[in-house]
Amino acid sequence: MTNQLLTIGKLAKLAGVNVETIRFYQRRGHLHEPKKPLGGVRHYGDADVSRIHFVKSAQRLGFTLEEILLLLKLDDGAHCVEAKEIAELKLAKVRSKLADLKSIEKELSALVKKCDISRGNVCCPLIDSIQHAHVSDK
Amino acid sequence: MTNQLLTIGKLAKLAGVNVETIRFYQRRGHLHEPKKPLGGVRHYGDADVSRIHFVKSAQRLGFTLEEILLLLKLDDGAHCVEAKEIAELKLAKVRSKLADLKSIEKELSALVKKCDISRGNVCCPLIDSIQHAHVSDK
DNA sequence: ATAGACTCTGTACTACAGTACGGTGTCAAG
DNA sequence: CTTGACACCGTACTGTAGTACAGAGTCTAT
Repeated sequence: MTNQLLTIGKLAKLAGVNVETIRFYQRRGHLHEPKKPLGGVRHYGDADVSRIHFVKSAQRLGFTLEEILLLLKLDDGAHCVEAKEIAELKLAKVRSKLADLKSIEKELSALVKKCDISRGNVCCPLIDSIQHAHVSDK
Repeated sequence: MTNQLLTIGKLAKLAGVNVETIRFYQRRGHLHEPKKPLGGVRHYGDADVSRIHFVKSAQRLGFTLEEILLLLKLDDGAHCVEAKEIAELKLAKVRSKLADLKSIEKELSALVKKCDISRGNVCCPLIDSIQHAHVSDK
C-alpha cells in the first residue's frame, strides 16, 4: 500500500522521526519541500519516507549530514567511484577512532583494576595515576 | 626548576593550551582563579600546570569536563570508592561505544567490498545498499 | 460553529568544549 | 613617552544535529 497524501505529521510518524527533524532536513537540503497548494497543507509520499530512511541508515554508518548530502547528490548510479571514495574515507576514520577507543579501554580498565588491588590505601590510585600520567600528545 | 610567577600566557604555553581555555576552566571550576594583586596581573604556579595536565589526561580517557569536576572534588585520597565508580561507569560506556563502532566498521567495509566486486554496474551498490537497508533500531 | 488537533514560519535554544572578539588596562623596552 | 605585547572582562560565536516555542493559519469532528 502506497501513500501519496501524507501530512508532515504522518510522514514523521511513518519515518520514525520528529516533525521538526523533517523541517530541519528540508532546510539542509536532505529532503525537498513540496510546494504548498495555496493556503493549504503540504503533502508527502513514500519517496520521502525512503529518503528519510536513507539518511538515518547512512547516519548509523557514521556519515555526517554533510557527507550524506554528497551521497545524495551522487545518487543516480553514475557516480559509483565517488561514492566508494567517500565510504572508504569514512571507513578509515572509523578504524582510527576504533583504535583510539581500544587504547582508552585498555588504560581505563587497568586503572580500575589498580583500584581493586590496592584497597585500604590512603591515596586513591586512580586519581593518582591520571595525576601523574605522562601527557601523550593527541 | 619550579615556577611560581607565571602569567596566564606563560601558563598556557607551558601546559599546551590556549589562554582562553584557561579562563574557560576557571569559569567552570576546573582551575582556581588567583586573586589579582590590585591593578596588577594574576600569577600562576606549577600546581596550575599539573592541574591542567590532569584535566587533559582525564579527557583523553573519555571523561567529560563535568565528570572531571567530580573527580577533582574527590581528589583528597579519601573517596577512592566513588572515583572507582565513576571510572567503571565510564569504562562501560567506552565498551558499548566500542561495540557500536565495531559493527559499523563491519558493515561499512562490507559495503566498500561490494563496490569492488560489481564493477561496471549501472546502479551503485553502495548507495543501493544504504537505500534498502532494513532500518534497525539503534 | 466551534473546539481541538494539526500545520506553517521564523527564531531561539540545547549540549559540549572551547574559540574569537571588542574595549580597556597595564607593563616593559626603546 | 609612546609603541607593542600582553592581561582582563564579558559576551558572542563555532560545529553538529537537532529540539522548542510563539503566534498565526487551517483542517476535522462534533
